[in-house]
Amino acid sequence: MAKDGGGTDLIPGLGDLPERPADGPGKPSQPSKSPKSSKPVGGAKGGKPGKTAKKGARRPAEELPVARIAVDMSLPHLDRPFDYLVPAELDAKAVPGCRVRVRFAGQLVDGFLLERVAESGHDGKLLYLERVTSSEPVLTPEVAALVREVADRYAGTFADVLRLAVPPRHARAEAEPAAAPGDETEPSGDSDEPGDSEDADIGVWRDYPAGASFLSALADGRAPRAVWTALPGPDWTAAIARAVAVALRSGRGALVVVADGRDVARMDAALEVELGEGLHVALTAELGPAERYRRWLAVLRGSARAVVGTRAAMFAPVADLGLVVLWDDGDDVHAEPHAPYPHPREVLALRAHRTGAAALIGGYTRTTDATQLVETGWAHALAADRQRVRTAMPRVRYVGEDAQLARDAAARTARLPNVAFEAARQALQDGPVLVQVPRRGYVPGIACGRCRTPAQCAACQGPLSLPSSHAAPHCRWCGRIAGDWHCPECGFFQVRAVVVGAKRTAEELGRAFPGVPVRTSGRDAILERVGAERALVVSTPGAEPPAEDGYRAALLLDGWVLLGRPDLRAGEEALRRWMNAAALVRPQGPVVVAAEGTLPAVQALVRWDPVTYAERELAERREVGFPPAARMASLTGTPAAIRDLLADARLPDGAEVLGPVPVPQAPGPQAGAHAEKERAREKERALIRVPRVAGHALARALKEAQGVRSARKATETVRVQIDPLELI
DNA sequence: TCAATCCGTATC
DNA sequence: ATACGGATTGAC
Repeated sequence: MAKDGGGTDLIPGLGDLPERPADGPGKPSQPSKSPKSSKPVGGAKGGKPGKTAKKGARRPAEELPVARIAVDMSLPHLDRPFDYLVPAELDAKAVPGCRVRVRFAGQLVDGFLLERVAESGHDGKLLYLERVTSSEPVLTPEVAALVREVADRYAGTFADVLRLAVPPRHARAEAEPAAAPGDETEPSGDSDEPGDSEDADIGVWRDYPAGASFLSALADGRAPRAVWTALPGPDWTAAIARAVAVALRSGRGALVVVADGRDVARMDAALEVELGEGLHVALTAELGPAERYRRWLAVLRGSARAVVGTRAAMFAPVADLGLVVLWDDGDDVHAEPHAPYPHPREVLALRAHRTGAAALIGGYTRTTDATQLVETGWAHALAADRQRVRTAMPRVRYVGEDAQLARDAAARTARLPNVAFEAARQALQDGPVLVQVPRRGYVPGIACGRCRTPAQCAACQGPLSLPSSHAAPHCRWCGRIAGDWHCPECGFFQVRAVVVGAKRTAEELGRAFPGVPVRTSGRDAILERVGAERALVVSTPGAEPPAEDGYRAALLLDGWVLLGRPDLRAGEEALRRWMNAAALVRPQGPVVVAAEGTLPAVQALVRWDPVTYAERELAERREVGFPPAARMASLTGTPAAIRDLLADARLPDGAEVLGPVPVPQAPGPQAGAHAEKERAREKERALIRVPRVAGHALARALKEAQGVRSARKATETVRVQIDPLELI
């Protein structure tokens, strides 16, 4: 329909994603493609039902007596299904996907029944299932296949990924009648707007030239994939909700993953507007186990067709998945902290790929990773045109180092550059002003007042800090007072605060703007939102509350701290944090960032052009062979363990081992006497780098080597992480 | 030559 | 963890 039809349509066969199973689009494949035992095996004498049933005279079920079980064991060398006999009396209960209990290596362990088959490929004797914990088929074929794929992709085990994918059972919630969020509403969807006509209102998507074609492909049951650069402002939830509604109207389900509980709540509200009640659920960690399981079951049982949640929701068993959405994929809270550390961007991409679902990866900014998806042709770029961006973006100015130092001399108490002070003063006359401060806390660290070399303890190299503005600096590790500090680089003897936290900034701002209420939002006290009345809202990155009608201005303080982090992604991440804050400012509103205007990230902010920035950044990474242009794995463990693992691993061609180097372990305050002994046990980290195409081979090699080690019962484990977030 | 024991390996 | 098989050892 839309003239730009090809704009967002699916492009098959891309980059380094694994081949689709040969079945048609949209059909989840069976989980039966397990490595070994797919061959029928003729002489399965031992596996045949026989007279082995002595105790209790157990007999195998008549039909499909063999159950393939994924046992809950995370040992890499045992990461495959095991066959058991289904006793006749459990025949009806032992359904594919259900939880079971089996005897494994002498002990009772939990497991999931993957499938029932006629014969086993195993030619030893089979044990019987001990019991069926519950007949609820909690592991769907689609999710089982996804879990296997994710485990392989991340060199992890099926069991580990399964723990992330299927929540713990809650018997009472399971016993409740399948009610939960309403069954009453029918497909619906047209709550306020007529939705079905060919020229349906595409809502806020009309801001995007390719928006109409994305939605119509979705409506047609196809699988468009887009990396979406959202306009600044609050409309992103409405946009996603509309896409979800379209997916539902095409008869399919939808899954939305966002960074935190606040975004879940916002997204949930937008879905409510779009879908009414009863068709969607929110899944977050904050719900108790019972409610969490209840909602998850509503998804499994199909009464909820759309899901919004934080990272764990990426595995939600949405039936007939038609759309996956990830918002703000650069936010590091997306990173799963449990082994094997799968990332939602990757998991959702795999999932979209496997099920033939559409994918929408969006944010105000563009990660290099998402850019990679565009450049390999897996997804299309979806953005507003330049003119529309200009009407929506804030007016950004920067204040560089020189201006800041001048300000320091002039007004030491107010930490504001003059430009920022003026912008705030004016804006405060009729509304709220956002102030972003890099980290919370009260003077976390100090540095040389002239050259900014971080100040370290002479005795233990720990970071120095200033407990109060009058006291001498002291070491945060060993407590030693460093009254005679001087800079090892330039000899200067005065220190300055490296990061002034939100709390102190709030105090200072209160003094600078008497009579204006100052509110703070930070990790342990996050404001949900603020009104339209005048206020200074001091926030750490990621905790910024939206303001009614938008902020009148924003100040992004201490930008050089974000940019100065010793991290490959420092620039990308600084830009993301700035834009996420600045996107809360009204169109054309003033934003002042305290950073050098010559820096690419600052220029990208001023021009509101994250795409070009990300493209250039990716090109540079490609040049030097860093992620996401290359694939990396990190190995963390004792030097000996790492050496062993590397010796066992048959790394793919072109693999490059960097390090190992000692990992800076946060030493406790009582370093010193113990330090010597700890040193021997100290962990190291090695990085392995391979060309992107070898990513799969790298994961396989590491998994295999881990398997060899675990089979040998190596005690010292090595933590393997594919695509580690922290690199340098 | 056989049985008790040790060690390594698989775990349906 | 425990169970099993094959190798090893020691007494006859």
